[in-house]
Amino acid sequence: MSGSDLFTGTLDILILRTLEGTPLHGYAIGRAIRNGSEGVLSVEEGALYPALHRLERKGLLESDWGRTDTGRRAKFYRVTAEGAAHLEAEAARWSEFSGAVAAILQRPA
Amino acid sequence: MSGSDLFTGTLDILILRTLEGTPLHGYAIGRAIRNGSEGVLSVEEGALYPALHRLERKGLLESDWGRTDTGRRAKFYRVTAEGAAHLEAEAARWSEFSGAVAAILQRPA
DNA sequence: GGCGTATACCTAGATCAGCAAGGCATGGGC
DNA sequence: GCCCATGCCTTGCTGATCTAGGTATACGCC
Repeated sequence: MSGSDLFTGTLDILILRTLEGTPLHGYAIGRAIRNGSEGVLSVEEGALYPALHRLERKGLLESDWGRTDTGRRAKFYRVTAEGAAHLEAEAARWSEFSGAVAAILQRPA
Repeated sequence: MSGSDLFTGTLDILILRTLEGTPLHGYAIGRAIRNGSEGVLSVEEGALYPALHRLERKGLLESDWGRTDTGRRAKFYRVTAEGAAHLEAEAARWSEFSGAVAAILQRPA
């Protein structure tokens, strides 16, 4: 895993969270994650698009082709009910997990 | 990734942190991580031993065969100087990363 | 008109971490 | 004597991510 990589497994919840309440197209999702993390998290397209297809295949996302503000063709994704439930569960799991990691990393030597 | 899995990429730093200042053998490392996280993080042996070998191959760990308190044969690992430096860098990266994820997950909808 | 850049989508191939599921050996408790 | 916990290991698999490409279109600029 080189310098700026994501830690595996978080991309799905980042996507779902980003889309919650705000349908966006793929390219915009990548931008939103990058901006929302002040550049710390950068999602490669080669990870993003497969992830979107995976989430749609699992029924956690739905999509429709549409037009952006600037008139471009783009596929807009939105979170399904199942996706929202999944996000809630996974976010809780992430929270528990990252807390446990922090506990070990910060434990007094 | 099923229910209790680790998020990929954290195992190395958990191991290094656990060994910092306290040489341990593999089996005990697994126990220490499980206990130190109050059972949240459980390291499968099929992940742990390959990780130890990987870290040793990279020069981040060194090992010697010895005896446990109970007289069993066991391989004791300790962190090299390079390993300590690696841990410091990766722990900082983890901290930055998990903070960024938290920022997105907790952002008001 | 033509050109470059940002936008917007996609895929194939390779890598690599972790899991599942085994196996082997030994020491201690009953 | 027997089982369980300890302690080490490996093989095969899955699956997420990166690398590194490819395609097409809108817009600004000259």
